[in-house]
Amino acid sequence: MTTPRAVWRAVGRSDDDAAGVVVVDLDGAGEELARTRMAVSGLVSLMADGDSSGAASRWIWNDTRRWYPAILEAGVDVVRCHDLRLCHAILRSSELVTAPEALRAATGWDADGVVDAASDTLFDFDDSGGVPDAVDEVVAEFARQRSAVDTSVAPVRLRLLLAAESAGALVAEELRRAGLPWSRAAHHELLEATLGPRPAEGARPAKMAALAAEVGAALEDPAISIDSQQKLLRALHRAGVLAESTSRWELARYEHPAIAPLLAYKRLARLYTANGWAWADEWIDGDRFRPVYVPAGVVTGRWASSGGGALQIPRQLRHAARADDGWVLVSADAAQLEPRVLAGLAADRSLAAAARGADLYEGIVASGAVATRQDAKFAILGAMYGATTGESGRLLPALRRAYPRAMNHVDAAARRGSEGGVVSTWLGRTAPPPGEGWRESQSRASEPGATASDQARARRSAADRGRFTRNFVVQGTAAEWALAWLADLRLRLRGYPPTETVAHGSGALLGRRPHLAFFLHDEVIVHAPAEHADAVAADIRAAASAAGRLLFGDFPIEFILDVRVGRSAAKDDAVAEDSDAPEPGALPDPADEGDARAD
DNA sequence: AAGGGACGCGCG
DNA sequence: AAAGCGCGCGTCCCTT
Repeated sequence: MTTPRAVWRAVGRSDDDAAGVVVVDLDGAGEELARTRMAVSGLVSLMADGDSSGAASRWIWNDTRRWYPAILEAGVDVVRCHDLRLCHAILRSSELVTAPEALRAATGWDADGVVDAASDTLFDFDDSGGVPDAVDEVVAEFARQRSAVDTSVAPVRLRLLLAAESAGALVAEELRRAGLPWSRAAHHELLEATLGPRPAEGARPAKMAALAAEVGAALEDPAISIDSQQKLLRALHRAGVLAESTSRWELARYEHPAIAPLLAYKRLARLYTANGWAWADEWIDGDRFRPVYVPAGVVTGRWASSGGGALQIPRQLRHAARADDGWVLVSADAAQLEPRVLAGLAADRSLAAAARGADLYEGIVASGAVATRQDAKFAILGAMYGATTGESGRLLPALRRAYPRAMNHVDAAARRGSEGGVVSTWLGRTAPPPGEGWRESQSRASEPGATASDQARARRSAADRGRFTRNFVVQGTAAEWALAWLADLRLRLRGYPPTETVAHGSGALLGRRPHLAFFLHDEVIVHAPAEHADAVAADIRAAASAAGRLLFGDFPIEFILDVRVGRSAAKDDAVAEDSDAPEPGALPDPADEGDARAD
């Protein structure tokens, strides 16, 4: 008989000493084996020590955001963890959990407390808004979660989901620490070529001012307030442009000399206000862009971001993401991730067959379901988003005939949602139930005195919710695939030997190796020494295959990646290893943007 | 003066 | 040309 190996270690704050950290060793059944008090330096060296199973442990803690930044600062990265806050959120509402009562009754774990991102000291134990961190509560919550998983209807799936979610929590902090390598010079060159020189405080960039004057002249309103939708709309009406809004796609329908400069102005204004000099001053830290990632910040399980607009970096600005000297950026995005996920989710072998080639939409055309690639694309998007009208809606019957399993899956999710029910992703993340207002509006519509507008409102909100749940199962499962991809890739990259030695924030000298630098729903960017570029590209592909197998086992659905290697992360910079030439100043024609994405 | 809603637009 | 899902953020403008 051997003693059970203590591979679970709970980390929490010591009750009797605010400057202490307690590590509790648990066996596989969650029984407490030993309890050790140690200072942070001890915790860090234990984590780094593979011989005493520190590196092999799965560390359990209340909130990755609370502990991990300081551990990274000390020069150690954790291999695996269990993030109680994120896992609690999944388990308390998962349909697959049959006994959620204990979790729901546990106090404090639903707090969506904001951890001060600027504070990276481990000894800052200000509890305001955070989840509990006393070690007894950490251990108790872990026990509740294990029990909830063990008694669930699908423990294997939930364990996978919790592991992936927790790995994502580690990745989010590592990404924030590493940052995306960013060339301020390239960024400023783009801004100057597009907008003109940086204007004085309060002034418009020269090219914006010129376009505004052009619009004013064309509308015979030289003092036009071009940034005010209401005033602009009135001026347009006076000039005979009877648009209902000032949105780009609507204005584009009108023929008037003011339209072209106005649309050009809007594009420039967007760049100036969202990603101009002020944005760079605030968000570019030396030569890194460090967005704040928020794992599970979206109900579907996708990540959100807070500050910096990490989810909105315009495509032309990616030229400014620039690898360090001797390094490259390996960028990869999953082609048509959501329809491929839908094929796996619904076990639709016909759709999986269409996905076998690099282009799923061409595969659908080849199957004879629709006539053109564009038709296939709009039909699929309509199926996943719940289109009812227009070309997209018209194509759905053909899609239903060709791929009944996939279509039944999303149609059933929509039906459940519109009836007030909940739906779940493949691994068991469950959509929130409808709110009080939604239920009231539904019941009001079925009462005797209901007016026509009561009924219309209820029908509309039922349909709205149906589209939400329809999309939830696909978007949420795609987010699970992406987490599994990230988690697997992260471990592969940890396997590279550290190469060059660089000064670390703590004063230590640390090796650097290939690392994740950016993540956005279905794409990753890895920053790697140039000599490892090909190996890293292969790792990214291997991780995608592994993620597919983790979720869907032997089901024959392929996850195809578009992988590029370059100094910059721009999609048209692949293989341009030595291209330091400034980009042409002109922005791409927005009319082309709809087709710029591969999916 | 501060805050929230509407709008518009960037991303997937 | 299609307009259906999920986000964050800057601006204007109205309310408190």
